[in-house]
Amino acid sequence: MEAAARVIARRGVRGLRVEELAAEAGVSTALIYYHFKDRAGILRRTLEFISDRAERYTSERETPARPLDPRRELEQTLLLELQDEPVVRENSTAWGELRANAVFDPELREDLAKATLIWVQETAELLGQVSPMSPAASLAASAERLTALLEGLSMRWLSGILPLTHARTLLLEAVAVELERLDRK
Amino acid sequence: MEAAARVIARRGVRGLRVEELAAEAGVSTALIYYHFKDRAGILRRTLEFISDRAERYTSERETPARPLDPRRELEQTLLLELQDEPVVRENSTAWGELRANAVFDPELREDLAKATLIWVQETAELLGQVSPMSPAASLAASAERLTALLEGLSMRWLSGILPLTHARTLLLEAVAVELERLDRK
DNA sequence: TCTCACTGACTGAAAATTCAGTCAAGAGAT
DNA sequence: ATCTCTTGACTGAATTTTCAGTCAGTGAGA
Repeated sequence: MEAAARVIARRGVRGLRVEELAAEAGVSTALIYYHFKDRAGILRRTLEFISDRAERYTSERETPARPLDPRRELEQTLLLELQDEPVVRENSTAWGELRANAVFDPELREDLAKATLIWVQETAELLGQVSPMSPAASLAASAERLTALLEGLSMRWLSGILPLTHARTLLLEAVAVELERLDRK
Repeated sequence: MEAAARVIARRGVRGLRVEELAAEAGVSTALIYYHFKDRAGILRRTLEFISDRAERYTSERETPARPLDPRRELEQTLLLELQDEPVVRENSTAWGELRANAVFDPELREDLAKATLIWVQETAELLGQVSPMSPAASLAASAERLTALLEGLSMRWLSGILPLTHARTLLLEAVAVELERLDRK
């Protein structure tokens, strides 16, 4: 699965060749078919693996030295996706691929929609901790904007047209902008 | 080129078959190779074509019945990308493919970067007309956020996880949020 | 001896790319 | 006007390449 994540990060979902995956994992192609039904099966399981891994490492923020203040926690959670660590890059790339492929492949949409919804809800919850007086609808809208923005920035970063530090700055400002609005209402 | 844009919008960059393109254009596959070096050449030229065309039709807004007020003009320009018209859908889809592929294909990045820069600058200019007192740097940052957000929303719309009307609402609110901030500074 | 994880060599189909021409139209020359 | 000659656009039919997927085994350990 790790090899698959690496290959997808390097070539994209549609660029994944079973032979290349086998080479990356240091095994024969036949063994891949021993463990997976077919190429689609490889993809399905890999994307599951990646989203599990993403959840896991998103939750790792749960264990900082002492409870962070909510604003910082929100910021950290969002910025987690904008880091130049191999695992993060892999995950972001894979997510971007998943989204891009869902445009043409309805089969992928369900997983994508579910994962996105969860992410938006988590973000809305964090926003609610920072700005407890805000109505749920406003929190949800802010969360949708922030997560969609993050996806846009992430894509620009990964395609090399936006430096990482700049992406992070823009995101933090967006958080500030949204919070100011929430607090003012 | 138009046929290629349509096929890409329908199948994606990786899904483009030379034979299908030929059929779409109503010519033989051999003719495609008469005009283009190879499949990669088709892709390169088509993506150039798409980004040129995008620039052109964004500028067409210059001719409304009477000059719109700047705020409306900004909103209309941004909302232009979020419409359920075949041409818009085609362009947004192809554009999304271009971005997604640039992650794996450095050859595509130059065009992408140039087109993105132009778009951000145009948006910054429109923002400047709405909020003339704001410093250029703030305008640029807001423009980057709004355009990146639009890309994120567009992707969600195209992959069917966000209804169009909701995407439009979120975008308009984002414009409001950014403008409030600019005016308050 | 049996099973499990594994492999090298292969197949078939789909897709890309090339080849060997045809055809229509324009440019001189007669 | 008609007759070559040339050229660019175009095609049908191969040929070549690329891949997913299969198969007949092998060796290690229970």
